[in-house]
Formats: sequence, C-alpha cells, structure tokens
Amino acid sequence: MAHEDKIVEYVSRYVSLSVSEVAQLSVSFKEIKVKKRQFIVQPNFVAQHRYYVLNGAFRAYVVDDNGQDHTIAFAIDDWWITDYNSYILQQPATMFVVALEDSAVLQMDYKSEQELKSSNHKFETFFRIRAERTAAFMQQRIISNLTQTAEERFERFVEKYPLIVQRVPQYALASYLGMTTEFLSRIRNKRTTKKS
Amino acid sequence: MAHEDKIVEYVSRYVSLSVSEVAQLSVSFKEIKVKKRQFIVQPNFVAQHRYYVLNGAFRAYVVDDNGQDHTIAFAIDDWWITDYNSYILQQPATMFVVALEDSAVLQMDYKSEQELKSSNHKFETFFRIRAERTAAFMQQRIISNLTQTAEERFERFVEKYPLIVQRVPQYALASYLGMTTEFLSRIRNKRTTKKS
DNA sequence: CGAATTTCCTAAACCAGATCATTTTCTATT
DNA sequence: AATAGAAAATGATCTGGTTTAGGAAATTCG
Repeated sequence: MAHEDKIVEYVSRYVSLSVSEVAQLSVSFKEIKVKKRQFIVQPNFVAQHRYYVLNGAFRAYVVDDNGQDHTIAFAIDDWWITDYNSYILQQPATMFVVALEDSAVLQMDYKSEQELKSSNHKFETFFRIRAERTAAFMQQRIISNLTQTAEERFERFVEKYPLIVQRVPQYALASYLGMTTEFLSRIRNKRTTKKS
Repeated sequence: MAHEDKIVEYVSRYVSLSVSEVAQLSVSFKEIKVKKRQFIVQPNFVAQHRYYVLNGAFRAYVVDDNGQDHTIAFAIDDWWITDYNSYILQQPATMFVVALEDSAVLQMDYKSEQELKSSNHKFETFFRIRAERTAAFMQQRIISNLTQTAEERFERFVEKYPLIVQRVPQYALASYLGMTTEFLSRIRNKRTTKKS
C-alpha cells in the first residue's frame, strides 16, 4: 500500500469515502521523515500539526518545575500524536514530542483540518469520532491511575500494549505509568524471577 | 430564560442556529428532576443518556476491588455529565452517577443524539467541539496528576473551580484529587491556620 | 574497532501520603 | 430539642514508592 493511501484506509474505518473525497483527503497530508531524537512539537510554540505515524515511535512529555519529565503519550505505527491541547485550542504548547526512532509520519496542518471539516460532513464526523475515542481513552487512563497500584498499572499496560513496551525506553514507560524507573525495574525483576 | 432555551444558548456558543434548528434541538432534550442521592447512571447498565445540568450538583465515581470509591467527574450548573465511555461506545457502564443535591437536568438520549449529528453538519460540529474540549480537559488532569503533589493539586483545583469546592462533600473532592479524605483535611487545616 | 553516552539494574535510606482508631462537628429527621 | 447518622478532624503508626548513589550493559558514533 502506498503511504498516501494508509490514511485513506484509516479514515475509511469510520466513514465511507467517495473517489473525490479520497483525493481531497490525500492532498491534505504531507509525508515527512523524522530522525531519532528530532522534535516535532516544542513548548511555547503553537502546535501547527497533528501527525499520523506511518512507521516509527514517538513520545510526548512535559517537564515539571523540578526538571523531571512525565510522558503524556506514546505513538507507534498507525497511531496519532501531537500536543493535543495546543493543537485543538491553538495555544502555545507545554509538551515536547520527540522521535524515539527514525520515523515517517503524515502531517496534517490545522488550517487544512478546519477546511476538511467545514467542507464535508463526513470529515467532521471522522474527527468527532476521533475526539470521542481520545476522550474515552484518556478517561480510562485517569481511572487506572486513581484505582490501580504501580504494579497493576504496569501489568495492564503490558497486556494492552505489548508492542509499545518492546519499543520504548524504560524511563519513558515508567514516567508514563507515574512511577520512577527504579521502581519499574523492581517490578519487572520481581516478575521475571517469579516466573523462572 | 425558559429551561428548554438554556441548551439552545449553550449550543449557540459554538455554532449559530437557525429557527428550525433551534426547534429541532429543543425537542431532543427532556427536562428531568433528580432528587439528592438518586442515581442517573449505574454500573452494568449501558448509559442511555448524557445530561446537561440546569441546576444542582452531580458526582460520577467508580468503586474499586477494595470497595473504595474514586470520583471521576463533578458537574454543577451548565456542565455535562454521564459515564462517557459507556455512552459513547454503548457499553455497560462502570460508573455511578449520583445527585449530590436536588437537581434539574436536560436529558439527551443516545439515539436522538445520533440523529441530530447525522441530520445536520452543525450539530456534528457541536459534538465534535464538545468531545475535543473534553479530551483537552482530561489531558490537563492527567498532566496534573503526574506532575503535582497532593497539596498542589488541591490548590489548583480551588483556584479553577471554587464553586465546586463549596458545593461537594470533602470526601468526594479528596477522591477526585487522588488522596484520602484525611489527608485533604490536613491540607485544608494547615492552610487556614497559616493564613490567620 | 574503541570511547562516550544512554539506558538499565540494584540496594538501602527516606518521605509523602495511607491506614487505623477515636473524637468532634455537622445535618437531618422526627 | 433530641437522637442518630454522616462527615470532618486529629493523632499514632505504617508503607508504597522515591531518592540517592553506584555500577553494569547496551547503543551510538567517530
């Protein structure tokens, strides 16, 4: 499948597109190569794009007053990423989004997205569903953070996203799950010794 | 302002409505009175409605395996509430939603919402914006939980939502902020003695 | 290749916040 | 205004997870 078509396939999971709509969608995205450690979003700049990951891995994080970073989101193949607050509300970003591997993404810019949504009810529907799913996903994470212990959060994450666990550095996963890398190391160690 | 018109005013903040659209919107909502301690969403039943609060106060919470409850959301006048995951994905709810006071709400049911959205691009836009704001709000909460101490979370909450602090019981606020009611009590006490 | 830099792991002291137990204050209802 | 029940406060103790510090392994890059 050509790269430009992956996004068509993605959107088609939610709304069925005519030939002309497919064309309109395709031209709204631009393929970009991103090198490992390169930033695609930085604090204090308004996030102008949202990104659909063709292949690679990304991490979005904030740095707190004590200089510690906290991972807000991951994205690998077929996921989306940006500083959501910044992009949606067109406010200065508070997050970094960085490539964890050499990657390829499709870049959608804010204006094109607005045009897509206002020109065609179907695209509006697509982005509405995306936003709903995003909210539902985030609510699950809030519940998980409130109700589960560090160990349970890790176990659940491994079950749900084994591919991500394999691909991201441990310090990034620890800070996503709201614990230190030392503690995650302890959990992992306990688990593997238990099994043997 | 008549109760049925409050929702028109609300939706009009995001999209401008014609006379016929106003009519269509109004009939999609039903006004309901809810007594204090009455539940409007319960676990294992699919949430059939979302609720716009005309006046009153609500609390959404989950009960974990140890029997402890965790507040997921509050809603007072002019806010929305339901079990979002259940309503959006039409899956069995995991949350309770209960009235903290005698209240009045406008009830939107799932089917009517779908019809509204598919019949008219404007309503689709409205719900898309709602979902985006919800996601942005939740992301802020995730960041706050990851980066701030219990005390900082409380201080921030007081600044942002002073009206809610005054209206909800302390144990509910503590469980929303991810701490015990005892600990919140200590924080509050420390604060007031510091000031005098 | 080999040096430098990241990443990962271990261990022990330490602390923010939880738990437990009891008392005090608030709120409803009769 | 009396009684009961729920909510909030307070003190004592405990613990899950952090901090600090160090070393081992893996990646990166000249």
